Amino acid sequence: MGWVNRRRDLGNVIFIDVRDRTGLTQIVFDKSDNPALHEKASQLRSEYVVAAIGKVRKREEKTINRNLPTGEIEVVATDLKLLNESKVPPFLPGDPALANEETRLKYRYIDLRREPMQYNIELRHKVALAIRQYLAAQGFFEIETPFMTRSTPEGARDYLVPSRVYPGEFYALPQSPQLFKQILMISGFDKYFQIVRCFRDEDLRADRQPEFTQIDLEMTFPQPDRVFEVVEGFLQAAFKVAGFELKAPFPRMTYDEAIRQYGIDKPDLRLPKLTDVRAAFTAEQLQSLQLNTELPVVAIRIPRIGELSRKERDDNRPLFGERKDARLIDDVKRLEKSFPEAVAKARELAGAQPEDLLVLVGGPVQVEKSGLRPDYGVFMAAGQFRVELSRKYADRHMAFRQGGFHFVWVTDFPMFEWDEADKRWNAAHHPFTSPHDRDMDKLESDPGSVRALAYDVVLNGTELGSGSIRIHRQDVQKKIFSALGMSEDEAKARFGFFLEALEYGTPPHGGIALGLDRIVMILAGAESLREVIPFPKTAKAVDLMVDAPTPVSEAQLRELGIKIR
RNA sequence: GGGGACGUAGUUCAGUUGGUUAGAACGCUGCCCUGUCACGGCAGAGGCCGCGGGUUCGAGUCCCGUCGUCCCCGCCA
Repeated sequence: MGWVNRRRDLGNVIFIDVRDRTGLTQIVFDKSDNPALHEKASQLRSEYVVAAIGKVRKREEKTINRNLPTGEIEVVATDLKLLNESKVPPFLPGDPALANEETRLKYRYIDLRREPMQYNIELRHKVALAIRQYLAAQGFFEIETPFMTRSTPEGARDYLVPSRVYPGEFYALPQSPQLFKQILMISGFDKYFQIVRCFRDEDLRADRQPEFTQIDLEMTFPQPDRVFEVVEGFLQAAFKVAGFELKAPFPRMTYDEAIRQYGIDKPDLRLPKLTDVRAAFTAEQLQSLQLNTELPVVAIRIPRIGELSRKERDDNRPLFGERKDARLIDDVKRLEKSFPEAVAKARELAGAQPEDLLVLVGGPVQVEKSGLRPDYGVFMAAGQFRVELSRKYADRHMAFRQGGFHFVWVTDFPMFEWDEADKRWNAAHHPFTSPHDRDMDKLESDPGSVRALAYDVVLNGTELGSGSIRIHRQDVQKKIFSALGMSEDEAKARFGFFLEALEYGTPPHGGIALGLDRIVMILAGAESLREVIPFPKTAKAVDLMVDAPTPVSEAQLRELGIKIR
C-alpha cells in the first residue's frame, strides 16, 4: 500500500512506483496477463493511494535497477484497490526540482512526502530517541513543566496567553523552563531532563524559530565537568544515529582565549587563529597608517589561498567599512612596499607560510555593546570577516573543506555585560548564574571582570547550547540582583516565588540546554531550521498552511476583556 | 525598526534598448507504444506577468506605493 509516485505506461505494460515511508517499489501490470486489471491501472495518477496485491518477483538481470534499493524485485499485480484519488498536486514529491518554499509550506503535507523531508523527520525522531535513552540510562527523569506560566520581562519577548478567568491578566509561554527546572532540583529530583518546546517572540532567522525545541537538563551537586560529561555522552549517542563517531572529551577554552584566538565567543576550530602583530610595527608606522597605537593589529592568516584580487579585496572591504569599529589596513602585498621589515615580522609572528594570505585589521575602535576591553571589538569584527572569507572560498580551497565536527566548550563567560543604552549592567547569561568564587569580592567594585560558571558548547562556529552552575544561596542571589541594579522589592516582585524557594534548603545545582533543531539541522546538512521542523513558521512568524495567526471574533475578545485598538 | 534579493503557466525558469501574437522544460489532458524506472513519440489545454497607481502612442520590461517569500543587521538574558 502507498502512494503512486510515478506511472510509466508503455501501452501493454504499465509500471507503477508505489511509495511509502520506506521507499519505492515497482508494481507491474501486464495486459496480456490480466486485461481488466491493466485497464484499472491505466486510470492511476500521481499521488493516488493504492493497495496492490500480487507476487514479489525477482527481476530479470537486464531489468534490474541498481539505483533503487528495491531494484532487484518487483510486484506482479493480481489485484489492485484504489483507496483514494488525489487532485493533481501543485508539485510532485518525486520531482527533483524543488518548489518555491512558499508553495512547499502551504502544501506542507505534500512537501513532507518528499524523500529528503522524510529522512530529516526520521533523523529528528532517532536523535531525540537516542538522547532520551541515554539520559534515562544515566538516571535522568523526563519531567514536564508548564507551558502556561508567568511572564518574566527579562530577556526575549514573551508570547502571552490571555486569561479568561482574570480579565486583563496573562500567562506567558516559557522562553525556557529555567526556573521550573531549578525548582525541581530544590524538590529533590536530582537529575532532570526534558525535550521541550520553548517560545520567544523575536524576529526569525534561518536558524531561529519562534517556537523551538530544547534538550533541557539540570542536576544537583555537579561541577561543570560533570555537566560536560553528560552532554558529551548524549551528543555521541545522537551523532552515532547519523553515522558519526565523536571523540570526547571535547576541547575547552575560556571565553578570553576564544576572543583572543578566534575573535568570537563561538569559535570555529576549523579556522586558523588570529594573531596580534602590533609588535611588528613601530609607533610611527602605525600612525602613518592612521591606527591607534594602543590597539592591536590583528593578523588574519588564511592558509594556502594566495593573494586576494583587487575585486575580492573590494568585495570584502565593506564588512569593515560599515562597522566603523575596525579598519582593514590592506592585504600584505601592498603594505610590503612601504614596510618590508614590518611585514616580514608580522608574517613571522602569525606563522604564515609563503602561500598564506595575511589580512591586517586595526583600530580605532568604537565599543558599542559591552564593558569588555575595547580591543575585543576589533577581534569580533575580524572573526566575522574571516568566516565570510572562508565561505566565499570554500569551493576553491581545500583549507576550508576539512570536514568533521569540531566541538569546543567555551567556559568562564563574563558574568555581566554593560548595556550602553540603559547605562547599566546586564546578566550575560541570566541572573541565576553563579559567579566564580574567586570573583565574589569584585561584584561591586569591578563587575566587568567577574567571571561566571557559565559555559557554551560550540560546534563548527555554531552555538549549540548554553548552561551554567546556578546560584543556590540566597545571599549570593541578592548580591547579583543588587549588582544588576535591582532593588530588593523589585527582585521580590519579579522572582519572589523563586527567592522564597531558595530559602528552603536549595542544593548546589547546574545544567544546560541545547537546541535540538540546530543539532538535527547540522546532522541533516540542512541550511535552515525549516528543513527539520515539520510545521515551521515563515520569516514573519506565519504558518502558511493553517494560516496563523488570524484575527478572532469579537465574542472571543469580549470574553477575554480585550479590546483591539 | 533598518538593509538587500526575489515575485512571469500547476511547478522550475527564460523573456534583449519599452514595440505589437509572452516562451521553454517538467507537470496536466488525449492518442500511440510489451521492460520502463526522471520511459519514449505525437497532438493539445493552460497566463490578472503578485496587487494598486503613474510615465508613455505603447509597460512583463521604467517610476512610486503595497503585499508576500527568502537572507542579513537590530533584537534573541
